[in-house]
Parts: sequence; structure tokens; C-alpha cells
Amino acid sequence: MNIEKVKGYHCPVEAAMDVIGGKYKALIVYELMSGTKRYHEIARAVPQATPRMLSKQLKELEEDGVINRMMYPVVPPKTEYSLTETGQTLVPIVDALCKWGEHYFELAGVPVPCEG
Amino acid sequence: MNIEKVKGYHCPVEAAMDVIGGKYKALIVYELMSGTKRYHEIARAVPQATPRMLSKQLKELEEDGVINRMMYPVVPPKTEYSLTETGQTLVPIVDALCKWGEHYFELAGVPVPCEG
DNA sequence: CTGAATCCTTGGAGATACTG
DNA sequence: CAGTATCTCCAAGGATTCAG
Repeated sequence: MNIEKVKGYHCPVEAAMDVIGGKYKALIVYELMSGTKRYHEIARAVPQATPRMLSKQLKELEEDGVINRMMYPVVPPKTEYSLTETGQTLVPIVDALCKWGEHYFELAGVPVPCEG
Repeated sequence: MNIEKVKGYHCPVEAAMDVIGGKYKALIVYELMSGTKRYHEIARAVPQATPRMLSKQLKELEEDGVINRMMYPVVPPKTEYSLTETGQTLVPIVDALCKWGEHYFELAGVPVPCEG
């Protein structure tokens, strides 16, 4: 956690959006809320994200202490991602986002595409 | 609310982020949570945003039905922004963001810069 | 399978100046 | 006061390829 960066924020909301506001970050956290996931499981859940973007977002989330990366030195490679304790504190936010989105779908008369 | 746009989402979280995830949108909604505000009040609350950016974000929020723009044809001009009913439904999200941000500041040992 | 490296494009975003 | 217009530029993001 970079102190200078923190001092630059004018408002708590800004700090939160900086951590979770990345293009696919909320979706990644949402996916990990249901447990540890492997790379390709996240990729499948966020098909819009190219490998490059997914890597980048995952790395940033890791640097912000939101997720853990667990690499297994096996063949074929296996990497598991999970929420850290800090990441768990984001759950209420993503929960609120999800609830709001569901309401949005209902208003539009479109079935909610929750994976599953 | 654009049906085609809605159908393009893979997940409710995505829809919510599309509405609130803009660079200054959460901050704007946060500002309007405490009541109707004039343009320059919002600008003061979000000093990072240039007039151009602020206009754009406000217009997008208006198009998404999140805020109301009330223009008074007086001299000097006066425009007031407020949350719509839909905008009110975003309050739990922004609240969650704010709470998380405050926690973040505490962890960093930096005083929370809530305006006031 | 899980990425990293490379190249390339687009539009997001700042600075500045101007108008109803 | 509350924005728009114009110009500019950099970095976010995509496509593709390659590697451990």
C-alpha cells in the first residue's frame, strides 16, 4: 500500500474505485467470491478479457493485496487465485454491484445471465 | 435503457460497473447523495476533473437515468443536479465504496479526507 | 495450461480558449 | 456560471505470437 498514492485521494470513494474500478477487476473479485479458481476458470467467466488484459488486472489486484496467486510447479502448469483477507472486505461492494445489476436486468426485461 | 446493450453483459456486476464505473461517476453520485448540487459545487468536490470530463460524465449519468439536470434560464446561468430514483438505488454501492475507502485510509495511517 | 512479449490502434483524457 | 470546441497525446486495451 503506497502512502503517497493514498494521500493523493480526495475522497474514500476514490480510493475504493482505484482498487476495484479496473475494467475487469470487479468481475474477477466476483468470480473469486465463490472460492479459489484457476486461471482458465476466471478466463471463462470473463470472456471479454484477452489473456493480456486478464494477466494485467490479476497482477494489479495482487499488488494491491486483494488476491493471492498460488503457482504449482507442475506440468501442465497450474495457478490458483483466491481472495486475501483484504479482498474479502471488498465482498460487500461487489455484492451491492451484483444486486443492483440484477435489478437492472429485471427492469430491462432481460433474463439475468448469472453464470450457471 | 438500451436493451441490446443490456443483453451484451455477461454478468450483473458488469452492468453495474458500466453505469457507475466511469472515472468520476462514483464520486459524482457520492456528492449528490447529500442533496441537490450546482455544477460548480460538484466541480469543487472533484477537482481532478476538467470541465470537459465533468460534462461528459454528467451527461452519461443523465443518459443512464441516474441523475437529473435542472437548468434555470437565468443570468447568470444556474444548473442543478440531483439523483433520480434510479440514482438513489446506487446509494448502497457508493456507501460500500466509501466505507471500504475509509478503512483503507485507516490502514495507511492517513487521515480520511472526507470533504468538510 | 498459464501466461509473457511484441506490435499496433483507439479513444480517454488533459490543456487551453471561447460562448450563451 | 456552466459549460462547449479544438487540439493534442499518452496509455489503456486488442490481436497475435511465442515460451516455460
